[in-house]
This record gives sequence, structure tokens and C-alpha cells, in this order.
Amino acid sequence: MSHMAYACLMAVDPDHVLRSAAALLTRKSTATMDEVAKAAGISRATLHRHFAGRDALVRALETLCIAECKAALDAARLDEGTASEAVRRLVGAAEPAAGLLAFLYTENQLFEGEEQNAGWSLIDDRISALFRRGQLSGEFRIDLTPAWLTEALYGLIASGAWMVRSGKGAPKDFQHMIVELLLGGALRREES
Amino acid sequence: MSHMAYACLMAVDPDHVLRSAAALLTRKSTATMDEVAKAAGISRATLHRHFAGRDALVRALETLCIAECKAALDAARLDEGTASEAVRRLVGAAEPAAGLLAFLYTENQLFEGEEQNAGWSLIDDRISALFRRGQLSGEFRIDLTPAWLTEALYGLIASGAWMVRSGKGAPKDFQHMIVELLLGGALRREES
DNA sequence: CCCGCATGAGACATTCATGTCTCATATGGC
DNA sequence: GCCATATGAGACATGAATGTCTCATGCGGG
Repeated sequence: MSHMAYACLMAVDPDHVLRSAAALLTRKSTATMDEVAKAAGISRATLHRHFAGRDALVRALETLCIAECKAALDAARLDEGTASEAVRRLVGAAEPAAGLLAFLYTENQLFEGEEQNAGWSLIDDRISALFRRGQLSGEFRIDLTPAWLTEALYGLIASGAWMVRSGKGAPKDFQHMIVELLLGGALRREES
Repeated sequence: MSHMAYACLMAVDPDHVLRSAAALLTRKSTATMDEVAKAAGISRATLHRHFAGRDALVRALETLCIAECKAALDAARLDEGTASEAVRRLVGAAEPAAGLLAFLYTENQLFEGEEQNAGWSLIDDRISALFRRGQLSGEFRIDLTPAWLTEALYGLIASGAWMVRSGKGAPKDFQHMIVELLLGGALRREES
């Protein structure tokens, strides 16, 4: 039942399982392995055959999210055009990963351990470099550090995902909400 | 040890327990009741006498946080001066509660239930009203809804608390980081 | 001085998620 | 058509955190 994606194959598609898990955990972050399995349309035993445990599952989701973020970074072509345009493209490209990002953002278990996935540093660095580029070009103010702008971007993406998920905001406004606030701020600008 | 508030009394100070729990859970959100008790310098049995369970403890922390937020709202005198100044005062006044706020922000268990503490709506309303006042006075742009600005403020406070806690930002920059980004944005302004 | 009461320590049962196992089944390739 | 293999279903053990209990202790008030 469930899906026809593997109608002619017995093997479970691990990617499909990950997507289902992401969609479920985004809504209910405390879901058990049983619920994750049901959401993916497989048995708990099979789920456990593919992912050794909940920890491994979350790690796999982390890897998936890192890959999606990297893809978003690539798709956004951060080096082209003004830094503002690049930020706008980045937020737009990151929207599909926003829910998963918000989930992992609150999964502080990932950061309490001794080692965290090195992939995040690479992503942080690329985003920080973008903000630094904007500062060097005189486009961005320099009293806000690139590290803070990066962290704030994460926070705003998580808040935006939360707004959309709770129905208090429309998905079509996601990019505009975040980019306008992050770049322009709440103050009304004189120069229209 | 710890406090002298009840040096001559046997009774445990529930407020002191809550403060300790907040300080611990802010650092390690997965701490057990045992760890919370040890952090407060009491036994698990006594902790359980005051707070029926972990759920009750989190609810009490929620109530405490709501009270602190209300106090911050009052102290910020949102109706006085420009909306910008009020926002600045609000963020400054909210800093002591930022850590606890960030913890509760990630405690999605609070929002998955059927009912959430009504206190939050009151706080949301007051903050939204502040942003709306700024919009009506022409101070804030109107293409960003008060609801989004409110949500973004929560997100930025959480991100700021995380920056400070991880050592990537100085506590003295907390207010400036958040207010400048929330109001002014990352773009450099022409009019200095 | 003695009683009351809150606490600390610890034992104990319970619950829940997890991890592991076996076995029957159905599919797909050969 | 047969066999290898992956799956589903379920039983089972495990571990951790929780909730509840009893009992001894120690301080403070009367």
C-alpha cells in the first residue's frame, strides 16, 4: 500500500523513509520510532534495519539537511550579483529545507555531544563569507558580525517555518518576510 | 549552602528551585529530574513533593517565564516615546529571561498539546500592539505584519541567547545585536 | 524537653521507548 | 517453478526515567 514508488521492488527506498520522517518530525518532534515507521508505511523492524536507532535516524536527517543546505547554497550562486540578491536567492532556495532545519535547530541533542557534524561549519563559513562580502562592498553595515548575521538567518528561517506551519503566515510570504526583515529591518526607509 | 534565604527555615524555597532548574535546563535541556534536584541542592523526593513531575516543572517554568516577560513588558514602558525606543527597552529588559525563553521556545511539547498557556497570547498581543503602533505612526514599514515581527523577535532573542551561551557573542552585545538587526536590518543605511 | 514536620536517602514498581530476536510471507530473479 | 532476500508482524528483553513508597534524621516551635 502506501506508495507505488517501489511497486515492482521489494526494497524500501531509504530516501523516501527519510523524507517521511522529516515531514513527521517537523510536525511532531517527539514522534517515536513506531510513528516514524507508520508514517513511512513500513514496519518498525524494517525501519530499524535501515537506521540502527533513533539517534542514527536523526543523524541521517542531519546529513540530509546538510546536503539540502549545500544544494541551496549552490543554487543561490552566492558570488553573483550583489550580496542582497544572493541572500534573497539563498532564502528562497532554502525554503524546502526550512522545516527540517527548524527541527534540527531545536534538536539540541546534536550539539550537546562532544562532536557535531563538520558539515555545519562549512555551511556557516559560506554564509558568513557572503555577509562579509556584503560588508566589504559597503552594502552591509559592519557593526553586526557575519557570525551574528548567520545565526540570525538560521533563527529567522526557523521562525518563518514555524509561522507557516502554524498557519499564521502564508508559504508565499516566507522568502519576503525573512529577507526583508533580515536586510531591511522593521524601520521604514526614507529612500522608498 | 547555596542561598541564605531559608537559613533559619527548613522549607525549600520553590522559587530558588525554579531558578536552578531554569539555569540547568537552559544549558542542558534533556536534564533528568535527578539532575534538576541535584542542581537545586535538594533530593529528588523533595523536588517531586513540590512539582508533581517533569511536566509540572516545565509548566511552572513556563509560568515563571511568562511572569518575567510581563515584568519586562512593564519595565519597558511600551507606550512611551517612539516605538523604536520601546523595542530597544524591551529587548534590554528581556535579556534576563532570554535563556529561559529560548529553552521554552524549543520545548515544543508545550505547543503540541491541546491547550497552551493563555499567558502567551497576552504577551504576544502587547508586543504586536507595539509594532502596530510603530506602523501607524509611520515609523515601521507596513509590509511586515506585527505577527511576523513578534515571531521574529522571539526567534532573534533565542538566537541571541544561543550566541551568548555558546560563547560566540558577548552578553554586552545582546541588546545591540538584536535591536539593530530587527529594526535596522543588515543593509547599510544612507543617512548614517 | 518533646512533638511536629519537612527533608534526605533509598527501595520499589511502573511505564515507555528502544533494541533484538524469530518466523511466516511474498516478491523477484534465475 | 524454485530459491534468495527483504519485509511484516509480533514476542521478548533491556534500560532509563518516572512516580510512589517507607523510614530515619534533624531542626524548630511550643
